[in-house]
Amino acid sequence: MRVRTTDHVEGEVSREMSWEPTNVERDRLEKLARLTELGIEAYPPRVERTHTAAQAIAAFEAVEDDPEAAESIEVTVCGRVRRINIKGKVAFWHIEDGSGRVQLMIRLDNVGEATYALVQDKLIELDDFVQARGVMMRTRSGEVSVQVYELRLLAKAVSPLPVIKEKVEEDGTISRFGEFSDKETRYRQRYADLAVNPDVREVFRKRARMISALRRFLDDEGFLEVETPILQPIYGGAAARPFITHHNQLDQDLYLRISFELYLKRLLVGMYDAVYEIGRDFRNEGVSFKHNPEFTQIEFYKAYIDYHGVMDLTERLLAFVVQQVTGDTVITYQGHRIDFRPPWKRLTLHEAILATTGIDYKQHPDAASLRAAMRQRGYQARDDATWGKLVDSLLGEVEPTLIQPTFILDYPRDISPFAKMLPGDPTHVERFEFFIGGMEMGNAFTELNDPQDQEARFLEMGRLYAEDQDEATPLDEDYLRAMRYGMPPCGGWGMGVDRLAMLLTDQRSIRDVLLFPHMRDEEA
RNA sequence: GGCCCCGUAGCUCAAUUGGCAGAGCAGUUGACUCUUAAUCAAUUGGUUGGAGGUUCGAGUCCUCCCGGGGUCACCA
Repeated sequence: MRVRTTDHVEGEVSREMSWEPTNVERDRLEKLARLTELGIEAYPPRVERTHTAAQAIAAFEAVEDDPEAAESIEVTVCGRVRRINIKGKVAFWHIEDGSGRVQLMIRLDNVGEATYALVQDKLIELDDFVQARGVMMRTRSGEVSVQVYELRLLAKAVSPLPVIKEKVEEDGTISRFGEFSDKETRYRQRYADLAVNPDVREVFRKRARMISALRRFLDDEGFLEVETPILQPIYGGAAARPFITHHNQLDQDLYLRISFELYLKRLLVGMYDAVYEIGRDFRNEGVSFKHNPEFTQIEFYKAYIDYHGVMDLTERLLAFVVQQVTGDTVITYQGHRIDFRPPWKRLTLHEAILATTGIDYKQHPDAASLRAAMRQRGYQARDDATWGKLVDSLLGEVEPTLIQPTFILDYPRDISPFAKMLPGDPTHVERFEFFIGGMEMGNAFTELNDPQDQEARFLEMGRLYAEDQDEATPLDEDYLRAMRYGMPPCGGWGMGVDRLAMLLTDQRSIRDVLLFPHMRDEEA
């Protein structure tokens, strides 16, 4: 009994649609109509499953030496059809679920003519989801398979996934024939990317393990995980342009947060000794291989430690996370062997810049002098940059050279409005950034807890950035009010979670560790 | 935002100095009851990202636009 194309399906296909199907999609829609005509539900609500693909294979292999026991392993498996080989009156399929793949051997004699017609005529085809009941067996050529007695369609795929064929080599490695590599389509249709590229799925599993390990470490260290507002009446804690939004009913402009800093420190006033938050920050700036408009940040604040204590925590935290995710404290990133074992290299910003650029910025204590020195050595220096900004741009020359985990410490005061002054040096503060793989990973300081000094810094920043209103650091009066109640001495720390994910998964672009990276509108 | 590169079938890619838009995979039809990148035979499929221009003739050259990648600027 064969199911053949009939005329009446035309009406089904030509009904009003919001999209333009390709020829292959038209073909699949016709098959969908024919299934409906046969009384077969293409999207049934109920499913049965006794084994994952991996469990079915394991259950068989465990008892394979005993023929009677092996024949009695009955399973119902579900998954997406990934390979079809119809060989006359027997068909071999591979179906895939979250655990992996298992082969189905579907024989006309075992499933009956009606079901086999669906297989032979490919009314059920590549990329559809199916449920199969049968007994486990090993084929003559050696593959553990399900000898199928019942086959059901679970979900019809109207659009075909990109075609990638796989071959398992003798040594167990997998060769792929065909690929889905167009970056734009992969990012825009991440679901298709994940469906056909298992290594992409693995990247995001690693990312999840990484975030889980970050939490575990901080929880075990006695930190309290908290959540603070994303919609904020005043943004702050970093120098970045914010996204602005509006609450209609309250008629109130709000900003999407650019950091968690100021809210987390309020909590230390409230007598939590140690808090952290993992969440999304939003910065209205350019996108690049290491910048996305929204990105995941982790920050912690701990009372009764200074930035030396924070460096110690950083080394232990990162070594732990890398160990948890990869099983080792050494990773390979873009061909570089990177070792996270403490202690990491520590050098002052002044030393680092002097060593890389030959510029001793302490010999140039004002913007004009430093700018001249930079230009003399061939570095760009903007006319409108402050002295602190110029120093920071020199750090940009150092950054790519910092492959091994490195702390760079003691930053200019005027680009660090929330850090405590370095004793004996009013021009510098107790702040460090740490770098790995040539990227800035995070930022930390001995937190400023003197409300009058903090107020002065806010006012100073307002003056320094007056010309660039976009980046002005607004004065947060409520934050100052909190600080006036008394804030314990504390160390604070923040890290770009996406960038750590890049390191641990050896990805060169932040877009490859974001499931749905930001893209422009698809159509004008 | 500046500069450079790219955009051809569902996917991956060809197309000579500007000269008939092609291949593999998938799809369709047929053969095959232990295959596995199955194989064999036949076959469908295109507004070459979009709009203009040059030319007898444009995938190819020019201009603009859209999208992507890279890089610089920006990003405490």
